[in-house]
Amino acid sequence: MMDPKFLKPYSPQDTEPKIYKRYEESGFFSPETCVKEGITKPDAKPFTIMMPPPNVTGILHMGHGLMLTIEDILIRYKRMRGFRTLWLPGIDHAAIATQTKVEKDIQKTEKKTRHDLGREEFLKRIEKFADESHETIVSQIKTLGASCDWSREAYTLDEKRSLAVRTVFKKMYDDGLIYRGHRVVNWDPKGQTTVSDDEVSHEETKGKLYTFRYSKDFPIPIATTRPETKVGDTAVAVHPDDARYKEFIGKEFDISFVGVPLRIKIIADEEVDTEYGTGAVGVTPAHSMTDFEIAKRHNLPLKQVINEYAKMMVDTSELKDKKTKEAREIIVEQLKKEGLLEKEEEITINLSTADRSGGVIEPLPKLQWFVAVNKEFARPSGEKTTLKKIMRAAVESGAVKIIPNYFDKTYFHWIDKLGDWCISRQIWFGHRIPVWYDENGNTHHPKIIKVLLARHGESVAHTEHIIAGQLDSPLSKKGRVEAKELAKKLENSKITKIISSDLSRAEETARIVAESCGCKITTYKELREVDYGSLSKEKTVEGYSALRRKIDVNTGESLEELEKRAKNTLEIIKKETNSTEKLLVIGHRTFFSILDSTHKGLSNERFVEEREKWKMNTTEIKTLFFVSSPQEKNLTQDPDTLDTWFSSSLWTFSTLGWPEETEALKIYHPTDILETGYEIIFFWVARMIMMTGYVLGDVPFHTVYLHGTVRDDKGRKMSKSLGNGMDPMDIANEFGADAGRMALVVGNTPGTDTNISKQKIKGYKNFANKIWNASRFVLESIDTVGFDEKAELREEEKKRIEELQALSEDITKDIENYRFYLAAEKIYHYFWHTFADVIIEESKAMLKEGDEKARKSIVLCLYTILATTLKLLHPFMPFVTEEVWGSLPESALKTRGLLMVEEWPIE
RNA sequence: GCGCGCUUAGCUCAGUUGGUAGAGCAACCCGUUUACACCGGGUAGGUCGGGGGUUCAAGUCCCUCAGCGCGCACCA
Repeated sequence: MMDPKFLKPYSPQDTEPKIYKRYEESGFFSPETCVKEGITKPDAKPFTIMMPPPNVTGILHMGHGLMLTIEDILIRYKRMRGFRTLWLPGIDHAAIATQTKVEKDIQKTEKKTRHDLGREEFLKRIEKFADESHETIVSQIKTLGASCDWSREAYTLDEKRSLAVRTVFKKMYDDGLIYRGHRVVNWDPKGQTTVSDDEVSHEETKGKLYTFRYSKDFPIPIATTRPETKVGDTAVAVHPDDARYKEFIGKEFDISFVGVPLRIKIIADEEVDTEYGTGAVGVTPAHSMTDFEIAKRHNLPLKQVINEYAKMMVDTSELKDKKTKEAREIIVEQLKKEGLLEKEEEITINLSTADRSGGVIEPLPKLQWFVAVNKEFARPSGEKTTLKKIMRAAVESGAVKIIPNYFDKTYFHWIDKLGDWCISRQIWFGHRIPVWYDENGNTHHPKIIKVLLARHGESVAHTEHIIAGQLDSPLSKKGRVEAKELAKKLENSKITKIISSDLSRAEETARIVAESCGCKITTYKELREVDYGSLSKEKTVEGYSALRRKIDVNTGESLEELEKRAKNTLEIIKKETNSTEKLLVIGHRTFFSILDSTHKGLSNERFVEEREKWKMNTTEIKTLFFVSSPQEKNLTQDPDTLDTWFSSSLWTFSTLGWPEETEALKIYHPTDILETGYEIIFFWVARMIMMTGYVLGDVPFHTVYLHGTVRDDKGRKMSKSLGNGMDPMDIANEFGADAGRMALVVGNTPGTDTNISKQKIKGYKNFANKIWNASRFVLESIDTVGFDEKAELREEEKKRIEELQALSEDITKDIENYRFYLAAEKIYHYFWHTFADVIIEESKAMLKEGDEKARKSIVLCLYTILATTLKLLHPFMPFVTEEVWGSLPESALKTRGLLMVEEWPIE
């Protein structure tokens, strides 16, 4: 019988949370569970999307809603098509944005600055904020129906990602691709940090161009928009062919400019435009990037006259400590008074501001860390390349395809102009630069150690299905064969040293391997298997791990003791690898899992859970990476942190466990699609391509799908000041997440901005109700006529099903070609205006008056169409379709129970 | 300055390899004989920004002009 819930209008509020909970309980968001449950074939092709991690700064906006919708459509579609589908979620620490937000909050509530709190306390506050923010964001993502694998959730600042960051930093440093240097950088006086070129916006504003002479006895007039910087001039550049100034080239003048003594050299440089201004440029090496370049070419001294607070550093009573703006006025006044000002013109100039803080950028000379994008380096193959070439080649070769493709040009254009990437920030929140300095200013780096782990071969106890633990059970015959196999596998690994558990099964294995690679063995009792106490010698139980049993029975080593032993072992391993040793560790499965958990920084409460996830076969080799801070005395770590995009740029592989050679990395990388907004193509997309190309010699993804900005119904950007923002949570509450998703995706073409209105969303809420009621009609018909799966279809019904088949193919093609806007519209249109308005309407008469055969045929046809359209609609509107699916007659539901893992209508 | 995109019905936008225009919303008229008023049936509405070209055929390709939006760069 039809569920009476259909007698009421559809209620997304009651349905959606319930369905999501069922999804989470099913475990089907995890591809591994799908394989285990027989939903996905073990050899199925993988399909992977790494979720662009939302910033931990606050709550989600409509743009996130769009991102989640498009990605969920792709993921659900691929899952239904039988792919091994992974959608990995995560959160970004968003260094500057988050720090600024928390700083403001603290300033507001406590009237304190971060310096009042101190680095440690301030970071604690940020972490607390980030934790809360994280919780909100996760629950919001769930509300929107995202079917992502929460068991793999990553954070750009967690232990694993931190290891990836430090590993890459060191590798790039060793390759000469990361360097520390004195450069004129974009300084944000408001945010008190440097920012990269990409974080600076240029805005046209009115300004003045002043033409003047430094002093009466100086022969060449110059023009500038920033007279206050001119007290830092060390040269005047003219074009080498400029007849007006030729005679002065090479001469030096000692003059006094507004009371400041200057030594100005006249130099010739091709870059000077004779047409502009006076054809002579006052060169200010310390406060202009181009002048800095000129100064380098001509070996000019650099004279800093503006400080970090955008205040003057010169020693005259009029100018000292004055803000740049005031200094400008003072200088212009003085020039006028002395009759040195020749001209004052109104022009438009570009004002550079920092994206995040809005502060006016002050170019300052600073010692910072950079990524060299033009420097040649050798790949492992010996081939020479540069980071820029890697970025360019990925798209040029078609290895990475950008949708829409016209963004290729924007991408290449950006690469052409790209300079070295300043990656150090003077903020506290983020990955601290992994470099230490000693008293003499020498740099020291953490050591990245790669250690191989291998299990002993099968033991006699194993053969007998007995828990061995710290019992001494020798290798079985099979175990010795396995040890030899392991030795073979390690032949090319250049092992120089083996440490092993002192239990005989491990030691025997170690000896066999040592013989083949000719290296020494040291045994440690710290490496022994877990002590299972009274459980030793007992039979193993399938699906009930010895570790869990040990806890349940409360016998043997406690988790605290295990944690302590694991920590000691990690120290031993570090010590054993302190030179150039390549270390192999032979030990035991469960203790290795505990070692791994401890290494990841997990608390001992998670040992059991992690052990049950931990898989390690005999002869399998795992890797363990360590980053150890330099041990020398009196070292100070660099106080700066890394640009947040540095960690983001490793996202596709750091999320899969790199630098460990994980199984997941082999299966899911390169990922398939990167779906994100076009505004971060440079910040993120390009840098992921660069870093992945550098680290893995591969692309991070084969397709980039760029979506546009979500705007209000008048096409305006949503903003706080306009008050036209929409909260996706409000939308979900008022209309349902399904309706919000449809409204976001219909009419949304890649790369183009979309407008959204409550009216549009309401239309799709009505559509959800339409689905509900059409389903009710079909279920009622089944109730009255009965459902015969094998009923013979009449020609009329056959034709309708064929038509739907054609539509299914059409929609499939649209999704495959990333035309979600078309697919969504087509299925919407078919459901409402063909299925409901025509097919159902026309069936009514026959259902009443037709003969048995006709009625049976019609009911089967209605059911088939409903089931098929629910499948086609599911990626777009997961909740309502799932809810209806659950009410279809049991006899009709073939297998899986959840629509989410049903098969797509097209093969 | 360089580059990119947009300009199609009142509004928001589709129109995939060229075959003489579509959707949603809004408007107007009619309808309540139970799946749904969160509804049904129907009507009206566009010389596809202007100009030129290629073609049997152009919203679709080429050139050009204009308006709007965006990105990058920048001469002090």
